[in-house]
Amino acid sequence: MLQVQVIRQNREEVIRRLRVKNFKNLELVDEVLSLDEDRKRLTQQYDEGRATLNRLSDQISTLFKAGQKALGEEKKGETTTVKQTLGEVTEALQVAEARLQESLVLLPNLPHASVPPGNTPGDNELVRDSGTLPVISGTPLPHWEIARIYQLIDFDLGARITGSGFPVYRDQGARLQWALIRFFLEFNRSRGYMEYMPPLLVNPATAFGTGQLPDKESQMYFVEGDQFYLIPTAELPLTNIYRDANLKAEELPIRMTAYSPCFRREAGSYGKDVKGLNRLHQFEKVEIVQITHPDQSYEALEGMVRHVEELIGLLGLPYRILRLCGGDMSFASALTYDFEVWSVGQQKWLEVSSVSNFETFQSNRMKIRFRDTDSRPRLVHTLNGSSLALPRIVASLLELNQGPEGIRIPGPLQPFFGNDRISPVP
RNA sequence: GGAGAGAUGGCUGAGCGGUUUAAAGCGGCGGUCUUGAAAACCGUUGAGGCUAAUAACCUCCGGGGGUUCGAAUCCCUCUCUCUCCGCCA
Repeated sequence: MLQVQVIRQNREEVIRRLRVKNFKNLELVDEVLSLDEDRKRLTQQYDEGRATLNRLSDQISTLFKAGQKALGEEKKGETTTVKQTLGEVTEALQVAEARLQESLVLLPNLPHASVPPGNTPGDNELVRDSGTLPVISGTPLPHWEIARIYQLIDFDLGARITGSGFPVYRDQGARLQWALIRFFLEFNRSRGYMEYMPPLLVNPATAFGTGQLPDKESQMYFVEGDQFYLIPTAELPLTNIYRDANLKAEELPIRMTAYSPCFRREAGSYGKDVKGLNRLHQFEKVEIVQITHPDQSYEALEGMVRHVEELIGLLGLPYRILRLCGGDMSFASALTYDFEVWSVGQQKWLEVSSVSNFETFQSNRMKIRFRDTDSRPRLVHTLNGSSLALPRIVASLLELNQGPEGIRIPGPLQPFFGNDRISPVP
């Protein structure tokens, strides 16, 4: 959520930036400013009414204590009109505040100055890649074939138990999941991230805090009876750990990591996009979150990009890093880097991580503040990234490392998997 | 699921219709003293709105609503915590 004060002071700049993000409803900016004027005007009227009423109450109190009952009763009469006006003003003020809020939450975050313009994935900017793409002798199989032959993942069984997009991992396939999860967590921990195991269902306030509500409501599974959302990412519970917090500057930065299953309805997806592990309704992911001083968030973002890059490098996967264009960025983000790994079996890039700086967009909603020396509390910056999402890593890994002797497991992962290869089923 | 008790400032905790503009203690910050520190003493110390303002005014005692001239205090409701019963990995 943008801060009204920022919009008021930088109206032109705000509109210019929203254009970069391909935001169409630009009239909303002036609407917000006008609604804020209403709010200020009504607030002033409300304050004056309250002040009058407070004075009268004091006078009545004094009169009754002095035993002047008749005069006291007379004063009471005077409050009637004040109260009536105050009641009307209060109602109007509440409406004005609600309207302002409703409009304000519809404005996406402003993109950072380095965000390239554009509207499609083709407009994303290549930051760097791992070099020449590997060539596999023979015809490399796609991961769903490998998963079938080695009996690692059963998509049909999952479809019968739940529905499409809910695969069942079996034996070496299941163990590979846990090996990757533990490997990712240990790597994150070694770089100062505190490990958490958070709730997988969250309430609306939490989903609002990180920006999924109201923007992404239809993408989340909802538990009707208890009004809970199944988390689409551990970002929600992790970042909300610090909701309403008043931090000290020396407590920053805060680094957190957690593994969680992620649940996404993915309404509107179809065709080869959802083949195999490419797009699932339930998948495993390890997330990293940082809460930083506003002056240090971009440094932190670059650090997170290097962190994820190193992790993918340890798995030996071909990758590239993209800076997302304005139109391809998420609602809440100010700057996002996407990581893609190469699928040699499908001959295409697969997104495995998205690393973003949200600046104060989330912290303004969650009221995460910190106090610098002798200043008033200020909003922190929040960042997060995948480190990493499993399915497409598994897809790339299986396809790249297939061979006659089985699937080779990258060295750094072997201690977690307990073997140097996935063996053929006897 | 049933019955009861509770939720107050960074923490502990008093207040249970009107000098509460929220006591007191702890913690934090500043000062006196000291070579320095500790102790002691003195002062200061929540958030938000409006604002040029660290001025005035207004709001906030878990959330929401109500009664009253006036609510932390009374009533309703929701959420959460604790105790007991039931159920249960």
